[in-house]
Amino acid sequence: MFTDIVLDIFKLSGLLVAEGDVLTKDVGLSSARWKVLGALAHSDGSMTVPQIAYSMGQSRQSVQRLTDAMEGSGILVYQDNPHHKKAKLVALSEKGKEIFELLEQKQIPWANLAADGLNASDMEIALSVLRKMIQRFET
Amino acid sequence: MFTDIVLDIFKLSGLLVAEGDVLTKDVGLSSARWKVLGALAHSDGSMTVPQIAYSMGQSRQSVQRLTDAMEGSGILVYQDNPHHKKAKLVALSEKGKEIFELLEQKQIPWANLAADGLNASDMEIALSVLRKMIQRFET
DNA sequence: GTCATTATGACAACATATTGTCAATATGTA
DNA sequence: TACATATTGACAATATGTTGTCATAATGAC
Repeated sequence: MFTDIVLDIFKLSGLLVAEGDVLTKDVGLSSARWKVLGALAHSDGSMTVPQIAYSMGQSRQSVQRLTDAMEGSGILVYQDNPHHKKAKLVALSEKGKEIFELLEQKQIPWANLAADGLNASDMEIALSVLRKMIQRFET
Repeated sequence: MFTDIVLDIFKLSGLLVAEGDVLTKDVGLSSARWKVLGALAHSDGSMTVPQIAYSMGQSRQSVQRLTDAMEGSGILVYQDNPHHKKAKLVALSEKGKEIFELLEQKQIPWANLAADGLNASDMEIALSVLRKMIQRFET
């Protein structure tokens, strides 16, 4: 059963990336870049690249490339980090905040539609299982 | 909450790919290629490339490239499809079967360790939620 | 303070995945 | 059958992600 869950996570991940790409197309983003915005919004505003990568379960290099591109297009800004000379803090620009809020407005009805018919307590249980699995594989 | 589930699925997918890459390294495979073997094993032995792609929630072109590479390394074989002149049937070669069984032997203890401490009925509920989400996004 | 170890950004090579296009093959409908 | 439509493989461009290496900065042990 655990293996079935793993396979379904792979499959869902692919399907959800496709969904996210559609939702973000209008604003010139992608699922991958949206996830970076989400990670930053989930934190207290700014994180270093390695912190974002850890929170996303990805390599720091892949996130670095995304943030560099998004900084180049004015969605993110690099801020000096008082605690570290090399590791800049990544934060949303004004433009980034606007785009993120736009996406949230599109995402809410999408999530409601997608979650329709799913039992809330079942979803809570599913979430707790996913969280435990993440803990198990996080370094 | 639905959004949290989505973000955790993305994160877990990344972590699980890394796990799979470690497990498959010895036999010269990768998570991506292992998933193709798994899809074939789950079916009745042979499927066309588009069928595999659909079952994996991915584009047929990405799967085509994987199967071409795996056919080249002797893990898969293309068989004539009596129902279709262009769309060959993809099947595991003897070598592919051996490797897949090897991987299963490595995967079983891994899954048991990873699932340790997870409540079985919770896992069933989680699986049902994932299945419903897949149905929602499958074309 | 010194020195070994670790963390970080830059860069590159490669694997994986999506999208798009085109020609050949199927399929469904009149 | 004939024809419009859909499916499929081949090919290419691009985005995403991992791994590896190197130089610089930070950290911890002494």
